[in-house]
Amino acid sequence: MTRIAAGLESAFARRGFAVPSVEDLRDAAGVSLRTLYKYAPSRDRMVRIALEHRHRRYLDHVFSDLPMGHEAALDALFERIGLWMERETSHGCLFHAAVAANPDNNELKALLERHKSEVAERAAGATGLSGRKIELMQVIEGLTQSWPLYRERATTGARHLGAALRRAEVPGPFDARTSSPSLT
Amino acid sequence: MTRIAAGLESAFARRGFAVPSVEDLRDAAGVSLRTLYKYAPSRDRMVRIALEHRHRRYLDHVFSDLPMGHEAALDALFERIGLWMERETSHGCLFHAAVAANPDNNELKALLERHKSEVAERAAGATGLSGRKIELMQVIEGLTQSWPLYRERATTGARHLGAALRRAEVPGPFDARTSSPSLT
DNA sequence: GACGATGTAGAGCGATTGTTCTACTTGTGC
DNA sequence: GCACAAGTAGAACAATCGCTCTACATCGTC
Repeated sequence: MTRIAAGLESAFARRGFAVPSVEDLRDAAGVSLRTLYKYAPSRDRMVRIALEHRHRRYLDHVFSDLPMGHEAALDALFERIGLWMERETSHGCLFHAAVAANPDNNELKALLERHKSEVAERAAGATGLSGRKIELMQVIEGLTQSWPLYRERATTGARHLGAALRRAEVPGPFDARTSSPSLT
Repeated sequence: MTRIAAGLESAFARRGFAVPSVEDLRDAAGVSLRTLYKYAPSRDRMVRIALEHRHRRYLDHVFSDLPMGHEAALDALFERIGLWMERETSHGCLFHAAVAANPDNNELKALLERHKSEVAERAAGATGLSGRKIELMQVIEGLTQSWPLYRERATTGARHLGAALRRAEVPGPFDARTSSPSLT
């Protein structure tokens, strides 16, 4: 079952949500058409199963064993996301892609929102930026979406933005040296 | 011709790139199938024509008559993008959506890159953030992509990030208000 | 007022789609 | 050794797709 989900995920990640036919998906899942339809009774369900699988893998990859310190966690977060982009996808966020391909599918929208809000929650918690959750999430989205164009420079850029955000978070004329003084 | 392009653009924006059939697109364009195929000899071309039209409209909406001052231009930029999101689309960037729906179409990728690089160029020029073009672009992407979830708060968040970026751009206790002295 | 370019309306084409169904094989517990 | 659940391979289905084509209407220009 998770093998099926993994196959579906990689097929959609590689070829998008519009192109692959159910027979393509069957090949990617490595099972027969009948078994595929048993676990995913429609193509829509195949999409959802793939996204749920990706959601779990993404959270694992990005958030497991982050450094404890807020500053280190922030840097590591962007590093991990950059690595994810490099390894797992050549374009932007798969959840946005799924919704964009099928804008009036409400189940997909719900999946997207659940994914994003969980990422936001955990990112804010790990970096101590709970008061700037929206801005943090925007940096993450910016990194994810701009990675195909800028590659590693996107990771560096996100780190700069993250550092600037941290500095803005705890303002004051004499900041106690805590964070990064100058932009990598 | 531009009426056809406008119709195609709005059809793809409303329903995504996978769903609408050529007959749907014909209805949206308001011409006959034959005329449609005369100006757009394949469905792929219809997509490209729609994107080119959107590119022009986006640049017009976002960059025409921006305030002269760098700081005011930065704020106005985010304001305009937020307004664009509210009026023109309920989900993220249409160019990313097109590429995501059809990841191995190289013409689409080229169109996406051209669009983004022109936006980056003009945004950096108008705001005096040429030395932080990647970061600025990431804030724009973050705003665009997170708008469906956060609505107006996304605009506010982008403004915060923009302000933090400006502050980081001209460091030092007494900044002489110029532009980017350090860190190309 | 005739003419060619340009438009509309819509039937028709082969190919492909998502989904279902039949017929056969395999593994496991009693 | 046998029944039963769960698998494979792939034929078959109606529906829909992108695209082409025919037949007819409308227009501006000489």
